[in-house]
Amino acid sequence: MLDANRIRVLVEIAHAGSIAAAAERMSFTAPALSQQLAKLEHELGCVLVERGRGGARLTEAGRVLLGYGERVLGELRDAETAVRAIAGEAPRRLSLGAFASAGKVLVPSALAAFGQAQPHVRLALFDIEPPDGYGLVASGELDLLITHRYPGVPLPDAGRLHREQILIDPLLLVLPEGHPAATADADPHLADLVGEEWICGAPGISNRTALDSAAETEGVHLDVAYETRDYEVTLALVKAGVGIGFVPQTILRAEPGAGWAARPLAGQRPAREIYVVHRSRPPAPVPAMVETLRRSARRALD
Amino acid sequence: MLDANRIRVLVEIAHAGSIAAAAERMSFTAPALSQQLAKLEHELGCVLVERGRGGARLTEAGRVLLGYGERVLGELRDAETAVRAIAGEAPRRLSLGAFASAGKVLVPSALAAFGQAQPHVRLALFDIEPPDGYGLVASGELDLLITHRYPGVPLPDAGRLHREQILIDPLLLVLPEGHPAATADADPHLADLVGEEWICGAPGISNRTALDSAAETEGVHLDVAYETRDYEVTLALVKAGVGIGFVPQTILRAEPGAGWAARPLAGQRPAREIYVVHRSRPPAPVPAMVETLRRSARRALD
DNA sequence: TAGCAGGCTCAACTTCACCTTACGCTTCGA
DNA sequence: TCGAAGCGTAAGGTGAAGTTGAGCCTGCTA
Repeated sequence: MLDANRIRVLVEIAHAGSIAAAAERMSFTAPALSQQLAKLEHELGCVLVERGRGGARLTEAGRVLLGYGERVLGELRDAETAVRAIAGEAPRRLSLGAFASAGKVLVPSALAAFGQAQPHVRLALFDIEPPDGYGLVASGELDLLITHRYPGVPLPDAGRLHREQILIDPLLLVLPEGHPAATADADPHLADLVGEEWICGAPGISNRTALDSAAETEGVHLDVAYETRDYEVTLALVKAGVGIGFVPQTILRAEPGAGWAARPLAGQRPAREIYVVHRSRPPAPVPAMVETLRRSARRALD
Repeated sequence: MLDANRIRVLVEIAHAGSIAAAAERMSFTAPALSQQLAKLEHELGCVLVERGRGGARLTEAGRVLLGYGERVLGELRDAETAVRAIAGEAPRRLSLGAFASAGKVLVPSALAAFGQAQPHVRLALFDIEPPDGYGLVASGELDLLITHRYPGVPLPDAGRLHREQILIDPLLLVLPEGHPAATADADPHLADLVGEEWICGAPGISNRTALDSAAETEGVHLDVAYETRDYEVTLALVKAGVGIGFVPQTILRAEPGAGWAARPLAGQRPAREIYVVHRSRPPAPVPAMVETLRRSARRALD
């Protein structure tokens, strides 16, 4: 039978990106992990990790084993909390991963409400940018993940994890106050905004993919002049009149409404979908937190 | 994190029924398992196993951990075979659990066909009487389980295992040749057979539960004069004229038809349902074997 | 009531697997 | 050409795990 500790070594190496970094996280030295990994590879008769300058990357066999290994570690963690729960010991920690803008808008109110309802549970919050984080949930490093999908971006395979949509967050066009499109009678089309300087994430960032796919649908090309993935920066730039952007409605709700105007796009109604992801039989505080997040999500749009 | 080897100790103890028997199976001595189990219990702060004369029984906490532990072990096994499959190493063994009468009728033809199609796969066959065997599948000790449900007997919770019905096997009344009910124009009711001496399993055996629940439905009481769970014995006794019984149609198909007569029961049409159970992502030969069994099941009734 | 057998546990000893330290190799960038 | 980052190998100490042997409890039996 494969050794669970060696599996854990593989999982940590995969998550950390290198043997040295994984050793650091596990409070071991690099040779220890190197030896364990070598034994695992020898036992299986195949290479699991490609070593190279700048870290370690998994081979196909390594990725397959990673998937199983994450589930094994998750089951082991859940087993422990489940048994302790039977013995009357309530879980005292819940770790939550969220993307940056959820961490600023959706999560704080939920955390506050949850902290009041269950003051004995310590909350650990991690910044996880989609599409990452599924493996961390599977392996139990995270109990709950808040992730999103922008239009044009595929949703990752959830494996045996449970995924639930908690919010559809419309993407609104944000313009400087006084911009012609802000005051026009009809909602603007993308085609009306081709000459603008756009503020958006760099290529590969979800909102950029969404903007590009919306533009492609309309058959136009947009000029992204300022690249930032931070919606607060986007809004500041819009207020400064340097360009226009696409911003989720929940972000705008939390922002003082001076210096900018928001309008829906005519035709397409792009929106980002927000999901929570957790294991199928999560530890006790997770369902409560999910319910809190659902409520928080409902309030985020009203 | 819980130690997977200690979890394995618990699972083996649960399956074997005692520390000594589990030690035997694992090729360890009893004190070794005792110590590992004690450490596991100490680590979790609760008793997992009630020790007593005649073996060991799990506590509630132990049963919960058993469920998780079986999944962990199953994942570890499947991980190994999946990685080896990528490395081009085909699995060479498939272990199959089946209840006795399936082992005599349904399985042999399937095993023969499978052995011809995949001669390199060694088959290991185990006698597992329902409702047992689910844990063995989960932990990977079995790759495939053939189990059944008789009317009136609840189907166990399959957890995360995949269960598929492959056959509905009608239960027919079996009478000595020349018995009045065998030659009557209409199918007999149970009420017509109250005075008979029945041949059936002991209380608690599935077919006895089925017979009792059928009798209860009709509001009659039947007299079981001969207790045997073996349908070949049942048939021999019927041929000898000492009583009547209920036998699945597939069993009768495989039996030379002299000395007895079979008829369906009027009103109720009791049947045993036959299922295959395996893990959700089973090793490679399992789907092929399931397909072989499906075909074998279809032929068993025609 | 004593003896016995099955099953679990305790204590001392031994072994071996794992981790650490120290050193060497390779690659990339300054 | 040097240095830094990352990985591998070798040698050595330590602790955990398994074995042996003895003891305890419980239920059966003579």
